[in-house]
Amino acid sequence: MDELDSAIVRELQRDARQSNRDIARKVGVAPSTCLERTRLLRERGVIRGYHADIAPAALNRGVQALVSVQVRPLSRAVIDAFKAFAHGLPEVTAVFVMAGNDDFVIHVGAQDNEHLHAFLVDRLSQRKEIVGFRTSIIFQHLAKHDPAPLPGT
Amino acid sequence: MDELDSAIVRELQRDARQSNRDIARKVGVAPSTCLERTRLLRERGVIRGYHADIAPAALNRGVQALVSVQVRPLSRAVIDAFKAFAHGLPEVTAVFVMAGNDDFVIHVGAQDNEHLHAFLVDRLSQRKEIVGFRTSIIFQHLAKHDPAPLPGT
DNA sequence: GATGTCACCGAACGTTGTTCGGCAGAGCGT
DNA sequence: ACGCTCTGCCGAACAACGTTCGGTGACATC
Repeated sequence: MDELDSAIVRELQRDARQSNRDIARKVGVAPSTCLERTRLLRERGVIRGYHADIAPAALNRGVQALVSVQVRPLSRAVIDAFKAFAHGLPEVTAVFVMAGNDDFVIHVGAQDNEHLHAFLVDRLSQRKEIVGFRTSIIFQHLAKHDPAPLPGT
Repeated sequence: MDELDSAIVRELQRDARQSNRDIARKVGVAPSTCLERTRLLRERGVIRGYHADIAPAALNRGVQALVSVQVRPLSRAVIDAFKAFAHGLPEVTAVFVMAGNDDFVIHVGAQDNEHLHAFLVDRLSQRKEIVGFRTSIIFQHLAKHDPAPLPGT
């Protein structure tokens, strides 16, 4: 993970669909070198994938929420089961397994408030391991798609 | 946003770096048609960008947390200012503006617990508009990078 | 039934991805 | 110092690709 790798990663974070030649030119190496570096970054698991960022409304997810969930008992079996359940629901776009008051925070998207409510009542609250959950509507979601590497120690 | 558009979007969510010809073959149209559709999806704002998904540890973000923040007064000026402030911090990877008890939830990544603590104490708690915040460590973060479109009404 | 419109196709051309042989420099043991 | 190996990089070559453009068929309108 030297300076060249970082520069390639930065470019791919910024725009994952630009050509290898463009990236090579920007970071100052030959296309073949850049391609090999990219392949290695992928192989080493530094690059986990390339994904299009889609407007939520286009996927019928105009309303988004964060749902904090507490489950009991706090056994591995229950936690893993709920995690898999939540991740499998189509409305769920992310599952956070947490330390602290809440055991999970799940990021949910639905067409409108009505569908969100239906999801909470019909899907989520059916699970018997849930002892409580709290839903907060998201007004805005500023995501940083190209987070810079933090300085090491 | 017909069936063909959805299929193209699905492929680009799954792997944004596959060739236009591959996508065209998978969705069953000519490459030129696929390219034109993709261009229009981009132009209409359905596709917002293409980004590489990078392992947090490679960016010195081995420890992640969600921080719930309350600010006062709840004026537009204060909200916008804090939002811009939070989004500008390098440790912050996402800012959620919320309805409910918390005004913001910010997604933070740091090298380790010590750096996370330093961030909270030195950066966040400096802001005078903050009247309280609560930090929860993230154990796991299962993200769905290819959320399916939800059925419309 | 003639006309206009629209989405799609397929061919063509310049550009790109990908592979491979070779070269230069670093590190190392003698 | 010398030769050796290893590693990372380069540049050329060929197959594959992106991108443009004229043409074609389907469909709606009048």
